[in-house]
Amino acid sequence: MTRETAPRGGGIRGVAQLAGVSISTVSRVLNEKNGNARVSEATVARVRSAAQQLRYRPNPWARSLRTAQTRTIGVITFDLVHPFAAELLRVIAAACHAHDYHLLVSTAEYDQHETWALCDILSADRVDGVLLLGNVLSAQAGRDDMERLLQAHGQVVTIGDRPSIAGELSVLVDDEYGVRLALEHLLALGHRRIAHVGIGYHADSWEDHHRLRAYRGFLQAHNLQNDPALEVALQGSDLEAASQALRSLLDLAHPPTALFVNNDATAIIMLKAAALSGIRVPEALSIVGFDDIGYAAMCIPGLTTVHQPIDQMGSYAARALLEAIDGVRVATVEPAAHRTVIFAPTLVVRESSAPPAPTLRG
Amino acid sequence: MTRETAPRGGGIRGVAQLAGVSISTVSRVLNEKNGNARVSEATVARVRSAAQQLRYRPNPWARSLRTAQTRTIGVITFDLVHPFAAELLRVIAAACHAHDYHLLVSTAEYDQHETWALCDILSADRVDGVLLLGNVLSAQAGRDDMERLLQAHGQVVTIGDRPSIAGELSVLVDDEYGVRLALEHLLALGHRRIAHVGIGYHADSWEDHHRLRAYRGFLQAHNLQNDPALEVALQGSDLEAASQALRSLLDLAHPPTALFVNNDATAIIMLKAAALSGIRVPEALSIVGFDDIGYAAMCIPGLTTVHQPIDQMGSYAARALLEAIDGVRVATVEPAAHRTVIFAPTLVVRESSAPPAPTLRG
DNA sequence: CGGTTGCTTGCAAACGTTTGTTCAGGGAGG
DNA sequence: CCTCCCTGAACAAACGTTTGCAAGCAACCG
Repeated sequence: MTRETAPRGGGIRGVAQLAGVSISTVSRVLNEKNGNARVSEATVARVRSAAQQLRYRPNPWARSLRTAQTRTIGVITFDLVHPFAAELLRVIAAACHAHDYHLLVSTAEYDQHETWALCDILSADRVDGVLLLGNVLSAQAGRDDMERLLQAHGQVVTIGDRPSIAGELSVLVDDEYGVRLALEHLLALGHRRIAHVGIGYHADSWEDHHRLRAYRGFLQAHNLQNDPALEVALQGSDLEAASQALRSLLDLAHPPTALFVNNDATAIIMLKAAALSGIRVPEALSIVGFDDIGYAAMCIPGLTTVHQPIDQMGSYAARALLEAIDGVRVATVEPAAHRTVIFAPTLVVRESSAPPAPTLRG
Repeated sequence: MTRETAPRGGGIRGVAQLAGVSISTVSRVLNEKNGNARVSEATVARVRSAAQQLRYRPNPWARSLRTAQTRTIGVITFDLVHPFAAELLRVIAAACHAHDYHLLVSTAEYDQHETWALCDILSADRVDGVLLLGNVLSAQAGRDDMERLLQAHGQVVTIGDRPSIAGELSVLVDDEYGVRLALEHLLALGHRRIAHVGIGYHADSWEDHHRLRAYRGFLQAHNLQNDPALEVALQGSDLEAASQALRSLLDLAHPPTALFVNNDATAIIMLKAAALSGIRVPEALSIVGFDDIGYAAMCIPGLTTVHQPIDQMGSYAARALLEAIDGVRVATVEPAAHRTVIFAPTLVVRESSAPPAPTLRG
């Protein structure tokens, strides 16, 4: 019966009412970074107290609707389980969390079409920026998609894929240098027949292509024969495919004494395949990987591999994206046409590589 | 000068204008599931065409603001890199994608406080439901937090943690049964001194506690002595901690002939530690793990372990959450007080377990 | 003492949807 | 021919913010 004035406001309104000020004042108090607000000390205190008392949290949708910014970035990864992606994701999550950003994650499962479809969906959900992880975008195609994506969101960063093609920032490891490190190591140990094991079951992996090319280039530069029989591509990610590939190599008239495997996940499977076939690593066969994922150190034998500075790459990419997002709000900065940042890998020597066994056939 | 009628609407307005109808009609056409709309065929066609022509995408913030639903669920995981979490995340992502839901992901990094803090943040960002992955919530504490969380969002599901404590749905593996499978296997092989290796560096892991208790219970039930010296907890996730733990066990007067390791990630490190110490597995020492993560099959030797049906658990949890979200909109269903769903694990025998070596001391 | 300045605060208009209610028109039945 | 009902579509009110603009008010200077 004695219903006082207005009942109670839902969100900011309630705070305003309790503090005895208007909602615009509340908004100002809560948004203006501490200090430079154009509102008196006393009011600030009153509003703060009211907000705290009511446990007020601004409605993010209303805010986004008004300001056209979510504090969210979208991440599209080629895989969630692959340690390379997962480790990257971890440092990205940390960086975003530190800057009070949210992470909208989706997986493309190695499908390039899916990647672009997901970009489209993300585009509709208007994130502040997009982070693309993975070796699934092909270089030649997808340029239009990338341009469309850049149009839709201000900011796009790719990690571990291919160089920038349309103004997006691209963070890469120096594949060529990494391959050189691996092959020089094997060369120094005395290996002369070194096979290249890659991935055949994911079309359009730029990484795969590029590392193979670097391998060929290295052999050529060192006057070693470029034997096509030494280049194999796995037809699946399972043990069966690995065993088959291994057998095809070792059944050669001149079998390789060492394997350079494109990526650690595959290298570890090859290790297992070798063990099952009774091939002793590194005594009978050396294996060198690429990536240095966590399990590379836990293998038996420990995997000699090319270390990617995953943490640095991820943190750089995330920070660059966040800064670009904030920057673009201050002074519409136009992106340089092509931007690619390349990190140098290092070689980690463990137990899976050794000098070749003295050849028996002379 | 001859500026026609109104200039152009931003979103739905533009479509309405192009189709020559009002915005409410456009909204009806685009929202009403195909068929039962209360709008004529001709209008539907016109609107559809206009929307397509303009590549119209409804603004999700405006929609959420109005309807108080985002099509987003929040996932808080204890770790992003741990294969158990990552594999779970993959199937969750697949389920959500299939239902057109988005995934907001954050990591608590094994910190229980952080978990609840993240829930709070998510709570402010009003997701439609929350999925908690991991072994980081403690049983006794956190009940208030859980209730608060349930209050804030309608729906909460936890996976792989502890039984439901406040009405949330909890999806678990039957730890006790899993432990029994592992220990019965070792018992059948002839082992009598079986150590338990757990995690000591994450406080309040319910999983850790519970599996240890199951281990003790099993030994007791089988009239085996419950030697505290056989219960070790790793002080870190690195090789050093594992080696130290292994040494402490093998230096015992009556060393164990088998290790039951709480979780595969740790088991794999123990395997490595054994290899570095020159202990042959399984000849000199059997090791059995728990989880059956992907790398368990790729280890050398392959890890005998208790298989958790991760895919089934994740997919069940995700689907249950999504259905609960949709259901709650149809007919405010009150949740049963305690809800816990338990999946049965299975034993996967690989190469890391074998009969104990004939004892030399008689 | 009046005008100007500077500081605080309130008003109201967006932002782009969804949805209850109203309205116009047309066909059928009395 | 009038009335009633039914269908299809428009009107307008929310949803909870942010923010440009204006207004109140005191003090200060001339």
